[in-house]
Amino acid sequence: MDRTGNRKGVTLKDVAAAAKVSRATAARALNSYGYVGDDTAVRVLEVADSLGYRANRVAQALRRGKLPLIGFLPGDIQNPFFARIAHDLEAELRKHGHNLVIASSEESVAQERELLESLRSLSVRGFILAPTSASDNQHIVNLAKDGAPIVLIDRVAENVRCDSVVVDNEGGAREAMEYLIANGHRRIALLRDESRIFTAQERFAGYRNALKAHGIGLDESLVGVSRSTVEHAIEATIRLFSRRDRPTALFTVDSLMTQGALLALRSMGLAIPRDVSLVGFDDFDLATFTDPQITVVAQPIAELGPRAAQLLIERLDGKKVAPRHVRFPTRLVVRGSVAPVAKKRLKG
Amino acid sequence: MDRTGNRKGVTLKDVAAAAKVSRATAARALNSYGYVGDDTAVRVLEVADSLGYRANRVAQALRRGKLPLIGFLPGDIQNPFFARIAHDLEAELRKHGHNLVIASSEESVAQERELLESLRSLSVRGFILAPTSASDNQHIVNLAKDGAPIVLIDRVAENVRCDSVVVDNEGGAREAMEYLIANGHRRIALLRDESRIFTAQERFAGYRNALKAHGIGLDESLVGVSRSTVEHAIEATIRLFSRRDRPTALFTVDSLMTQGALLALRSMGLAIPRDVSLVGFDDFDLATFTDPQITVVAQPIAELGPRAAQLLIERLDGKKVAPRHVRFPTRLVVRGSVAPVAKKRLKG
DNA sequence: GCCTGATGTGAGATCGATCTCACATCAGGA
DNA sequence: TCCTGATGTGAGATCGATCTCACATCAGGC
Repeated sequence: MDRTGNRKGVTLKDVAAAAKVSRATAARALNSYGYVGDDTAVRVLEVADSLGYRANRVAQALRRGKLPLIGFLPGDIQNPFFARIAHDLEAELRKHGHNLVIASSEESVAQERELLESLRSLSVRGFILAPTSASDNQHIVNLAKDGAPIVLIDRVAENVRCDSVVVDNEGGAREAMEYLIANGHRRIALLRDESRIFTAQERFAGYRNALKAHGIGLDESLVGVSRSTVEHAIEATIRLFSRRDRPTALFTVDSLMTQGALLALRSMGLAIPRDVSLVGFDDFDLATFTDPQITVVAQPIAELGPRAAQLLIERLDGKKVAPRHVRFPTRLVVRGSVAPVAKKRLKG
Repeated sequence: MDRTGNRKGVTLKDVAAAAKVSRATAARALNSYGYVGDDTAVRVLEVADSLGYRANRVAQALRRGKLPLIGFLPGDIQNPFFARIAHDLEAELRKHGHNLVIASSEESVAQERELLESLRSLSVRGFILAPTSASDNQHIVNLAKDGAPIVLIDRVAENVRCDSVVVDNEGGAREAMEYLIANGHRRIALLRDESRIFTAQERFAGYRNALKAHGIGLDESLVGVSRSTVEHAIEATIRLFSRRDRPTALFTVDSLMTQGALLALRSMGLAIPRDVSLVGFDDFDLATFTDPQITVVAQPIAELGPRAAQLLIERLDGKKVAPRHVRFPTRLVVRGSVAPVAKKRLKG
């Protein structure tokens, strides 16, 4: 009653029998190792081919200890940033015979922990992950201690000894802020995601450092926290700008938030950049379509995935070196969403 | 020399030994089946817990024949449409203890075939795929014949007996066209992806049928073909509109193309809807941000993934019924990107 | 007191590929 | 001719979990 999908039958044993050799010899012929007579080898290969034999990767994995799988745990696969990385990772890893198992942590530490456990028991060969918390990560520390190959991407986790690929979040954010400040802005709002997230911390640091460098006090009420989705960002933006002395500028920490901010500001009847100047972290396709076009801090996103894949592959190949930490620079792409602050609002 | 990542040691044998029972008894206690003494069961559970035992899913899979993995082959994971579906599938399947292996066919039949083979030898339990070709699909037919659980999503493949979840592409496209025609448009361009893709065929059919119903001849030169990326769509749009008697309206078959068209039209200095009216298939976040807001054919995207997952789970649970074909209706969301055609351009 | 069936438990087989080891066979050197 | 090493091949173990079967033990019914 359970012959559902078992027509996949051809095993090494079948091939061996049909070629009238032992399983050992068949295996030798198929994987070309050890001694095998030429005639025998050819015969086995022919038989295997005619029978449509394909090695069972699960059995191989049991023997070898690992499946040719790599686990990818992005914060959210729906974020175009991670979708792009997933795509690049998959393409790159495929070249090396690995498949990608994607499991989104949805920015929950508990879920991340659970998924990691689950993938571990699946014997995946390595992990590429964007830790949902920079500090609450004993599970990642343990994973690394157990020798699992890990590459952190987009975000770093404290105390975890492993390779990482990130961008210069602090510098990028600072550059964006410098630009706003140079345009006379003082009341600059920040829309960021939860503070346990590494990038949120670094970008917030850039925000703070830029303010400090210019002697501008940090006003906590100008910092909005939101989940990284368009919907949440809309609400958060409305909250930030529903006050009398509203900010003259807004810096958003990722493209989904930027889009949410865009929608929120328009719904509030605030024009960009006349009423509010805007700079977003992470570029997006329609940034050049909007009117005005949106000024952003662009990340070299096309390089992140491939580099992470490469680092992981090297580890899988046994490379033993100290953890490598790759940090790509960002680039401020000035478009039209920032205007000098209206003079009348400057005090003093 | 190979003790890289093998600290994962605790096996059933270890637990059994520590609890002073046989592997069989330990297994019974852990999986609660058969007869096990109460004391024994408790002891085994405690020991397993203290040792941090976690069943090796690969070994289980070898025994059972299948890994708790589902293969998902979208046309392109970077397309927000598929990214959303991937997210929903993953969340749904996780509830049933399955992980999702994502392998993007990148709209290549050869790659699709290869990935399918690769996932097959991985003994994944089922497949959810968006066939890259409606007709060139012997590999999928074979897969289905071999009894592999398959659910087609977004696209159907000819001659494949399996469940499917799609939307009413013809109807949606026709409705969009009817709307454009009702606004006086006659020279309506279509930007679609390659014709082997099921949705392209159906949406093209809707385009054709609407024209026919209104006695408007099909002008092949108004049909642009492009890969489904913003970049390719930009080029294709420019080609479509770089002619003297340019179309008065454009219908794009997916959101990436709509965005590409938006960028292309703006770069050509064509205003929407003054110079060109636009309707896109598939809604997107910024459709309400642009000025004017973009009229689209919305798909019930939130329902696609969960439904597909549900159908697949039922199959995995052994449900034996004829293939079920779910088709969701679409909805024309009228916003501001369509205007009545300028009178002067009407002839007669 | 003997038999039957319920209850517990363990030995060993199994899934499929791979690897170790032992055993052939054969050629060439001493 | 005998020995040695290169060459081929197969039997069986192994990876870890699970399942079948056989074997205990014990209670209650006759």
